[in-house]
Amino acid sequence: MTDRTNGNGSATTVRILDVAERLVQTRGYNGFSYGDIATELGITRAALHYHFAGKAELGQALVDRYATRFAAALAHVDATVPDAAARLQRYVDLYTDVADDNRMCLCGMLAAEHRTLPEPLQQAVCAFFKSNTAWLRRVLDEGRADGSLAFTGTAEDSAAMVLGGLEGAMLIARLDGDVSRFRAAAARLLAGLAPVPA
Amino acid sequence: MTDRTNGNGSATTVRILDVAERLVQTRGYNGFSYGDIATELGITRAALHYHFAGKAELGQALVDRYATRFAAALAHVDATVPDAAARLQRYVDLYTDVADDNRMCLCGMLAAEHRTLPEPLQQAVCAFFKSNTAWLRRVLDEGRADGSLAFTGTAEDSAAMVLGGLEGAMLIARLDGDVSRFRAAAARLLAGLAPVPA
DNA sequence: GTCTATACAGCGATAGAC
DNA sequence: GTCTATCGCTGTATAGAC
Repeated sequence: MTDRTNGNGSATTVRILDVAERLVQTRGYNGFSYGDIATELGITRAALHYHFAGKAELGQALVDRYATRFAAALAHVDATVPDAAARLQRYVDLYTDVADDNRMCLCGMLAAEHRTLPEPLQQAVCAFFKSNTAWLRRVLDEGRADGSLAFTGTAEDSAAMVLGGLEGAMLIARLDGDVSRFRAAAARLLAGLAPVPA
Repeated sequence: MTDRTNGNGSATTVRILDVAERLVQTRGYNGFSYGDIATELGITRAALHYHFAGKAELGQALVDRYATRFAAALAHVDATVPDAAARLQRYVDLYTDVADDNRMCLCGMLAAEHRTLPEPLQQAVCAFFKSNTAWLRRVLDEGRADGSLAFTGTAEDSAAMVLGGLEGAMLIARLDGDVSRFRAAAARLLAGLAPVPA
């Protein structure tokens, strides 16, 4: 609970993560400072350094928590939704929740700033997308096998299309806070994978 | 030629724009400084302020030039390519050129950082995407009319899907410099709009 | 058109008191 | 666990010489 450079533990640590997460998702890693978090929480910058040694460690903790949550959500979908097409829809729903908040996907935002990030963060972002693509590929393959989805080419390629399509739709929908824009684009993306040609 | 706060004119001004453009596309607006440009060009930060009053004005000039070039490229496609499906392919080719450089679309990068940008820049980025969506919608409608493209729903929604799909695929392809990933995702995107169901 | 010099704010980070 | 105080660095920007 009192360990430094650790994302778990005290209520303050969690509040820091929550604020920082929102700041990264709305302004980007290079678009916020320790000062922003400190002001919002009514503490000092120095206090932040007690919970997270530096901005790099804070960023790492953010991605770790985000990836863990995402993986848990996907595991839950796997365990409760039998149909592949329905699982894919649930995946889109996860992104829709983020878009509804007018946020960008945490890792999507970090992907844009990739070149400027500390190296461990770069790898964590990469790993997030690799894991997402792997999950999508599996669901797409299963859907094609059971007939609930239809597409040509490799599942890998279609997985990249879905992932990219969702991230990009999010990126642009945020511009005028038009979430319906995201929903429409996501729906068109899924329509292209429907077994009876759209 | 000698006007301050102006993106046109001297060779130095153009070189500044070129370097700044690449920096924004790879590192983001908040990920580079006047110092980065000055170092690369072998001049001082102070000299930069002669050509562009501030970073905001430089950013504005970047988006203006980018949008103008893009509009010219689309106008050229309109004037030389009769088939709607072929025009759409040309549009994708424009994005592929950027992805090949392992860059992000200038306005896609700025879209991620949208909330942190000076207000005039925010509007310029919005305008870029509105104009892109309008062009795409027109081509999609024409393609559906002449039978070279096929899709359900509004052309507006499919335009948002294409635009978002390309921006997102770019975003993710940059992570491991895997351009083939972008090409594959873009191809799948177009496949979903082919008149004979993929 | 580019320079030196400088101002001034903000950043991430550290030391040490409480 | 949070504070004050301070460091060193970098950022944008300006004034004025050349």
